[in-house]
Amino acid sequence: MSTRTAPPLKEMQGESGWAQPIAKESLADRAHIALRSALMRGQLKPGEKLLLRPTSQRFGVSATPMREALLRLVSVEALTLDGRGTVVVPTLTHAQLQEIRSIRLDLEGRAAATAAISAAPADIDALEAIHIDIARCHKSEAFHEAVDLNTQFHLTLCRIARLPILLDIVENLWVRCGPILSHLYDAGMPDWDPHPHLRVIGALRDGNAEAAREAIHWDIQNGGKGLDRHVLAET
Amino acid sequence: MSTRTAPPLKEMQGESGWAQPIAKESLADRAHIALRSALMRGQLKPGEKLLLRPTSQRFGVSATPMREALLRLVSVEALTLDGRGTVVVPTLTHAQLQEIRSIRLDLEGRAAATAAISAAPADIDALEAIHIDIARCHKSEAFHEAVDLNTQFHLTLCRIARLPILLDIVENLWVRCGPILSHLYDAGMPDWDPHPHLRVIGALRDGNAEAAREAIHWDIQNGGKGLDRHVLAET
DNA sequence: TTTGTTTATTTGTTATAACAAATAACGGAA
DNA sequence: TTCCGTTATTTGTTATAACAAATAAACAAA
Repeated sequence: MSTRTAPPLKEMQGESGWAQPIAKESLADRAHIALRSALMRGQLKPGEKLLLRPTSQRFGVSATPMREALLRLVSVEALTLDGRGTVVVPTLTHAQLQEIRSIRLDLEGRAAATAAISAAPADIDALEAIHIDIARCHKSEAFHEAVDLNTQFHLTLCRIARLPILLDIVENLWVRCGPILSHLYDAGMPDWDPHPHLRVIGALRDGNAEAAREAIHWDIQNGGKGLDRHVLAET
Repeated sequence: MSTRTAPPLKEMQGESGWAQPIAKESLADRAHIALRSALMRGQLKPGEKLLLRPTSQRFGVSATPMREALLRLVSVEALTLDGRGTVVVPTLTHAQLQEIRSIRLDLEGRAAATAAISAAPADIDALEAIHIDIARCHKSEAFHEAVDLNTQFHLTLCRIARLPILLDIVENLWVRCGPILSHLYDAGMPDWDPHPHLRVIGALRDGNAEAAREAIHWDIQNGGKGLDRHVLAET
């Protein structure tokens, strides 16, 4: 599978640092990563079926590792099974989307507050770099890339907070939203001025936890409003 | 797998209600459920290895469905893989335990607040029934059962809130804590008077969202302190 | 006793085949 | 044409076997 615990190796033999533990990827790993990334980047559309044998052929592997990869995504609800057992890209209901946003409010809020306290300047610079990229893509109307970078902004914020379990949960929430995230840009992205991301970055620089939490709250609540219309329209 | 979407069936053919969609459990399903429940009830000890072929024999199934069940737990981090790929019951570090508690603070807090607004009287009664059971087990020193019921109390609270995604996340967090939850009672459970659960129930009856949130916060923060000592001692 | 080497066993990984159930394709009767 | 029954195909599920790598066991040498 993907995350294998590094072998103990007893204190890394003296001067640690070199000698990374060899991580051999299984075929199931590669398929899983490829699928997950495709999902997060909105390359799979809701309702799309992923039949076992056809998809395993597209990946050039046999059924066993492909099934494992698919089922792994199913077990975190990033994919679903229909009545037959066929893997299908899920369609988010309005209630689900709203619940996900609520949870993100809590968890990304905590991440922002934590990051404000512990973030190194380099971390904040990296975050700012992502936002600058977003602004650039926005200006050049590369909306697809802008949406992708926006995801990265939020996940990077969680990474900076060094809360790995929280990061994992939030990542999965973003994966689940991936298939409908494209509606963000075909619904026309508003360009805030000043952009809420800048308030997040500012709060991080100030070390102001509560301001950071409020800023990311504002971003989450307003940034996703374009999705509501679209999801509501489908039901 | 476990959660298969019910077939559409077009409005359930007139007078709906009867005719539940047939849910056929696969072997992997059964193994998954059995393993997960064993995990949550603390029947597997941290560090314990779950070798593929031996465990599949214990379950009386072949390697394929057993592997699927194990890997499903791995993908939600309820189990881990060592460097070789062997499934092993994870050992929680102090940092992990603390992070899980933080997340539970956020999510169970939201669940409590939501439940306070929307809970039906019958829901609250069911919650109270669980707590009465806890008190009974506590009095008769059936600590193992008390710990199990305490888990049910928290999960039932989330269920009452009708936030299925949140419930799913919180459930997984409890599964991850399962293997060390037994330390709660062998460390000697304190008996609060009045028990924080009663404050939760009271707040629900009052429809007081913030009071409910604070009450469950207090319970989470103080209820798990017995674990800290134990987990810290191991590292 | 300890160390190093070789062999045997166990382990995860993957591919494949057999099975059952569901869908699709087809063909004949109204 | 439309409908219904039959056949063929496709689908998920499970078991099994072959492979490679890692561990354990056995044994020889120091």
